[in-house]
Formats: sequence, C-alpha cells, structure tokens
Amino acid sequence: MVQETTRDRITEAADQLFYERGFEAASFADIAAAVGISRGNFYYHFKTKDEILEAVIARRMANTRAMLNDWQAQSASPAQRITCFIRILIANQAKITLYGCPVGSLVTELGKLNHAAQAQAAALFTLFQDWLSLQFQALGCGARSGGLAMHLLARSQGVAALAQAFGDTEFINREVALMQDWLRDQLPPEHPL
Amino acid sequence: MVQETTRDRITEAADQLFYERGFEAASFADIAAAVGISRGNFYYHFKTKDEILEAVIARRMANTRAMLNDWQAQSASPAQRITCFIRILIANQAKITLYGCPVGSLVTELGKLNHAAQAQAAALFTLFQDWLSLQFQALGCGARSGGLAMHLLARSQGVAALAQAFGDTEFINREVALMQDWLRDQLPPEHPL
DNA sequence: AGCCCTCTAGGACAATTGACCTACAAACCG
DNA sequence: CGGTTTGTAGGTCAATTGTCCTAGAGGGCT
Repeated sequence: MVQETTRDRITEAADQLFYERGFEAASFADIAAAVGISRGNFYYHFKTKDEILEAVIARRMANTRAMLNDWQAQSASPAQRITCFIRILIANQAKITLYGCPVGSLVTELGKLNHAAQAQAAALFTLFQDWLSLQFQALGCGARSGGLAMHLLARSQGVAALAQAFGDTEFINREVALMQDWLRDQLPPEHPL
Repeated sequence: MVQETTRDRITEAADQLFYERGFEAASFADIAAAVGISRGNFYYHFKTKDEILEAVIARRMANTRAMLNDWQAQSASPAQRITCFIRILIANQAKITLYGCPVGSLVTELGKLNHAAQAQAAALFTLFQDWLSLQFQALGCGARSGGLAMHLLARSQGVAALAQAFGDTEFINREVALMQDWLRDQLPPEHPL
C-alpha cells in the first residue's frame, strides 16, 4: 500500500460512517468533512451515493476475504478456524455494543429502503456462510454443514443485536462461551478442538 | 374499542410505516397519506416526530403486554408459553422475511441515530425478557432463568436478521425446530413439554 | 341565535438533502 | 515552453424534510 488515493480515503470514511450512523443518515457533507475535502470534489470521484455504497460493499468484501484467508492460513484445524469467527464478537466488542453488526445493520436498512444493493450487501453474509460451511465440511459434518454455518451466523447476529440494544458487553462474553460449547458438541470424535 | 380516534389511526399507520421503511425514512407526508389526512392536520395531534415515535413505542408496549397476557392465560405450562414465543417467528414469517424484527430493527436504527428513545424501544426487549425469565423460573431453572431468556431472545433476533437478509422463510422453520429442541434440553425432568 | 371548542385543510418556513456545473490549480507530457 | 489531463473548490439547483401558522368548518352548549 504505497499510496492511498482520495477515492480510497472517501470509501474508508464512508465505510465507517455508514456503520456508525447508517447509510441514509450519513450525508455527503458528513463524509466530505471526515475526509477533509469539499463537497463539490465528491462528484468527481463518485457520481451518486449508490456508487459510494457499492465501493463500500466492495471494500468490505475484500477485507472480509482477506480476513478469512488469514484464518485459513494461520489456524491449524477447522474447529480453530470456526473459533476465530466466533471470537470476532469479542474482538469488536466495543463497536458492536455501540453500533451492532456492520453487515447485519446495513442489510436490514437496505432491505427496508428497497435498495437494489441489498443483495450485494447480503453477499457479505454468503462469504461467511460459504467459508464456515467449508470448515464444517472439513470436520466431517457433511450435508449438515450449510445449516450449521447459517445457524452460527444467526447466533452471532442475535448476540450483536441484543448487545447493542442493552449496551451490554458482558452478554457477548457469555454467549460466545455458549457458542463454543455448541461447537464442541458438533465435533465428531475424530476431530477434537 | 367503540371509537378509533384520529390520533390512534395516525399511531397505527406510523407503527406500520416505521416497521416497513424505518423511522427516518418514513416521512410525515407518507404517514399522512396512509391515514388520508392533510400534513397540516398532523401538527394538531403530534407536535414533533419524536412524539409520534413515543406513541408508537407505547402502542407496541401495550400490544406486547396484551399478547404476553394472552399466552399466560391460554397456555397450561411454562414450556408451552415459551413455545408460544418461539412460534411468533412462524406466525410473522412473511413480514419478518421482508422487514426483519420490528423491535430489533427499530432499536438498532435509534441506536445509530443516537436517539433518546432508544432506551424506550429497548424496553420492548425487556418486556419479553422479563416474561420469558418468569417462565424459566417456573420451570425451575432458578438463577439461570435470566440468561436463558436473553439467549432465546438473541436466537430469535438472529433468525429474523438472516431470514430478511436472504429472503428465506424456510430457514425460519428450521431454526424454530432447533429452538424447540433446545428448549426441551433445558427442561428439568419433572416438567415435560 | 351567538359563542366556544375541537378538529381539519392548505400553505409557508428555513434547513438539509443528493446532484450538478463551472472555474481554477497542479501535474504530466509533447 | 504550451496543451492536455487530473484533481479540487465553491456555489447552484430542485426536491424533500420537520416544523409551524392561519383560516375556517362543524358540532355542542347556553
């Protein structure tokens, strides 16, 4: 990463603001102020707000892929990799308590707005789902793998939603422990943690 | 319910629109059009949008309380009552697939807007949590009851979030079955379903 | 009848939104 | 050097927002 273009800086600021305030509530002026450029300059880099949204989703896709690849490379067993996923809840505890899950809240909002990009945002979920499904497959869960992946995804979504609602970080820790217990129960005997 | 006041009709329409489009995205004009009154007349019944939001939350609180009382009266055992809660996911399948959970999505949005009413909206969760906690207490779960209630709440939130993201009603059925299995595992031997 | 109170309609308001244009600065290249 | 491209700034545009005012319709009461 030799140079960070203005376009990248806009995308990064928009990413954060879309997360913290929501897609609609974050205005051009907000993003421009965060980047430190004029509103007019915006139009040069992005013609519409939807274009920024697309760039933000693409950025999140890339970041997520990179994270999954890291987990794939650095964890010895499938069960450990799944544990990596579960632990994002703890790693992002503070932000989740304030703003919820970045993916979940964006998909929900775009759904309510009938926004065409909802499907693209939902693809972020698919990214996790496919990857988790692969891990369960490697554990020997066979045809159940896809369902187990969705189940885990749903559990994390629920934890994030309630943690934000009550501003309760401790709840995250308790539920993460439960998810790890659950994971242990899914492991076939030949694949210990 | 002899007479439905204009104020009630506004509150009802706002309730629905806040659910389907979100609090910010639903405008005065939208609500007025849905009720069939002029925008100006609005100001007579509600001075600010926040006042409408308060009325909507109060309405949901009342409706929720009534629903919980019904379940309390019409179900024989605590386990059956908890099953009633789990089954709202199925009863509201279609709407959840389109708009997610009414409570969860509202609380998330208000949180991002730093809106003062977020706490009031979160009280809707507390209503469910307290009631579920009572049922688990009645089952003899003791000190674990509060945690079990929160766990169940989180599970439903997650299911609603993913069902909306993927537009998948079938996923709801699968997860509801899992939640009922889970509930059976929590029952002490002296309290069968 | 006259009066008052409840309710409604329609419009005006200042502010903010996303979108767009033009003019100018900076860098690159021949 | 001159000319083209790339990037930036500031301002304008119509539309929409929540808020607010005023005029008057309608019914009940004395």
